[in-house]
Amino acid sequence: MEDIKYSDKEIAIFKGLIQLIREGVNPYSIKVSDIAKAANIGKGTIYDYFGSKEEVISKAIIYSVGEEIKTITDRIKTKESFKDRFYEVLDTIEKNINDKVSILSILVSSGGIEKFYEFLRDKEYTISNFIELVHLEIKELLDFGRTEGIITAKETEFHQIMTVLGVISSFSYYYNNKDFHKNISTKEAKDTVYRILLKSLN
Amino acid sequence: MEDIKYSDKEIAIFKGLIQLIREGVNPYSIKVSDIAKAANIGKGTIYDYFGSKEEVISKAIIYSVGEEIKTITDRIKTKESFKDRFYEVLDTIEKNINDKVSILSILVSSGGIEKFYEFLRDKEYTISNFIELVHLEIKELLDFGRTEGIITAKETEFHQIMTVLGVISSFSYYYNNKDFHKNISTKEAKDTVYRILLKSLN
Amino acid sequence: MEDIKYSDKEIAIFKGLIQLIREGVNPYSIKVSDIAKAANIGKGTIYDYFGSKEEVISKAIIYSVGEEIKTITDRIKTKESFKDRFYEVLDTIEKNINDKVSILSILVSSGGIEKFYEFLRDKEYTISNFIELVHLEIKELLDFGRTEGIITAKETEFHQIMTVLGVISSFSYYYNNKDFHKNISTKEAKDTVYRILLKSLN
Amino acid sequence: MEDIKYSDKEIAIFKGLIQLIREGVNPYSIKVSDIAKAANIGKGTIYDYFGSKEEVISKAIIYSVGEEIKTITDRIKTKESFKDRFYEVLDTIEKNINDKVSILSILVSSGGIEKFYEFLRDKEYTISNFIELVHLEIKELLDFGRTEGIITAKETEFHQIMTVLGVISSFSYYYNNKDFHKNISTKEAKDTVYRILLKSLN
DNA sequence: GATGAATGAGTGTTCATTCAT
DNA sequence: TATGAATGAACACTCATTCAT
Repeated sequence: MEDIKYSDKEIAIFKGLIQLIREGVNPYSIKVSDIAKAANIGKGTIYDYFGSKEEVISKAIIYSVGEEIKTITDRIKTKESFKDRFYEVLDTIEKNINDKVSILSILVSSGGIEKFYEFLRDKEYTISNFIELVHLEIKELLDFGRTEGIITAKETEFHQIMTVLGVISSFSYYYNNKDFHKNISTKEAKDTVYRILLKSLN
Repeated sequence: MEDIKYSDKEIAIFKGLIQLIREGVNPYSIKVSDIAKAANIGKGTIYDYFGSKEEVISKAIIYSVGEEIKTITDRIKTKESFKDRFYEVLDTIEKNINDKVSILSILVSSGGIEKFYEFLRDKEYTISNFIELVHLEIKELLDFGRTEGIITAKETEFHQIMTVLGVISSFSYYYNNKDFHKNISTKEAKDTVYRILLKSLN
Repeated sequence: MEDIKYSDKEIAIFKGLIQLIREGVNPYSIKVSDIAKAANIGKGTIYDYFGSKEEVISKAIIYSVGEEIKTITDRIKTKESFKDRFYEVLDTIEKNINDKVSILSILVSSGGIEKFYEFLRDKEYTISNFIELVHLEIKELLDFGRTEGIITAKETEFHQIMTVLGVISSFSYYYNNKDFHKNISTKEAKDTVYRILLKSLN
Repeated sequence: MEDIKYSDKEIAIFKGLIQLIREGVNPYSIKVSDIAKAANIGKGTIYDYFGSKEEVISKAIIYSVGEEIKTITDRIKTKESFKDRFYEVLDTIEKNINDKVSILSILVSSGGIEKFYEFLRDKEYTISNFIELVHLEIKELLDFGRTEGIITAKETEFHQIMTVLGVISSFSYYYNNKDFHKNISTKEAKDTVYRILLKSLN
């Protein structure tokens, strides 16, 4: 996955747009004038840097997800134990769950995002690269757990990865539908998925 | 969850529209004329039954998901063992994974669908009801497993539900990203998530 | 030259547009909304009948020139002598000289009109057909003169056609630049070019 | 007709623009950035010398036509006989016929050019001056013919001018529509119009 | 002087919605 | 009841013009 370099202006446009989406605006109803306003620039300037509205939004999503992965990776690295690292992931989900431009949304969207943003189907801007990155991170996390002696069973790598992705998904599902689990605190939910994780890996 | 009754014409409109989406058309680019054409009726007729394009699409999604749940429920009921029932769920996912109007897409979309179809936020058309239905189904499945003696551990109900949702999610993730798991057959993936399920529930 | 059939609505659009151009509006500054207003219809309706603004204007020009040729032909036919017919042509030029959509403008524009309306370069809408029609008319006029015994010399057909086109052009030049010929009345100009015509053809 | 003096930069802008038009670009689709690129200067520089795009194009046309007249006049002067001079005019038309900025296009466009470039209607930039110049040239040509004894008849000056303009027009018409006169060579066409000229003037 | 990045007014085109038939 | 022709509000995109450097 190569890092595409963007100019300051392009990044400013991305940031304004991402902000808009974070605020809950339906990405499909965003107007070019909204993007311009959010970035505090003229409408025409957008077209000096991008070929179409579609392109701005697509690239902004890619950019945002890339940034988010960097952030998560960095944050995880500050933790010293397998458990702390895993909880750090859950914490991050908790913070970003409402963020429609989050890596999580991308991962769990069942390939849906490409359906909506046809631009993302192009090789150059593919989100497939992110899947790979996430895989690498999960593998590193698992190595950490094995080194620590927390993961002992000789399950296949695939089994382990599926377990991690599964518990992450179910936690985010919980968080998205808290109303159905009013008697379960977030702390309990985290502990529960961690318990599932350990049982599956041992 | 009350069952809303639709007229034949309304259902015809839904079916044409759902068909369109299943064919891969970006729901956001569907025009009223497309819906009319797909349903083989005049454009104006749509407005005799619905108040807006938004409403047609939203209700069609609700309708489609409801139908899908009925189908899955019926199919599961034909199986006699816990394992067969669980595998039936995986089989269904396999068949519907590319279906953007599937219950799975709704469940895992992290609340995304409402972001896109504001209409779905209205109480009357809420998809929350489906979450409840799915919960009930999962509970029934778990009862089945306990009765059969396959689930023995005294984990909390929440733990069990989270496990089931987690493995379903990870399987659908696998299926969506098969390219990253070329050496894993679908059969192996199913066996793997079933193994995770058993380990977590025992 | 086949006659393209247009619907009433299309013709209404043409007429409004032609009217606009006749009023002196620069065709290149005409807006779709102007065309719609002139035809007393909604802007969108234009696009139900034509694919683009360019197409409307191009087809309107073709239509208008075709109609004009029909009119001139009919008017000429009402005259019984060679001289009367020729003067009828001059009279028509006099009336249409300010008309930017006139056949004359097309003929003398040195192929310019296609430069401006790229659409007119397409075979289907070519104005070449008109050149042919005009040729036929000129030939008929010359036959008439010969029958009458007014044209006696055995000049080539090409010589005769060039003469007719030449005097028509010079008369229209005169009429366009009357300011340079303040002492020459239109009657005198007509008589002069008729005299040139006779000298060249005899 | 006074000669307007232009700076080197202004002339460079004119030349680039004229070149563009000669290459067949629709004058109405030329962008300021195109003009700047063609002149190899910055876009802003154009506005240091002209008030608007309209002004650049209008003045460039005026300039170009003026230059062309100078060229023709000079070339004609190199010829010693009436016939040679007249044929020189035809030769020039032959060379410039495809040139949309040519004096010929202006003269025969039935006042059309002003319709398109409103700026040209202003007194200061009027093309009327050119009409006068052309008249003078034609008169000089006619004097030459009389002196030589080739023009003998006592036709009015108006008759003579109309004749010259007529044959020039018909020749340019021939050249523009060569496809309709495939069996007539350019040489024959020239001879034909010269013959018409002589018949009318004698 | 010269530039070109930035602007936003302006316009072609689309399409949800209406309503006469 | 059903239709689809007609509409015009809405919006993506362009490009003449400006102005800070």
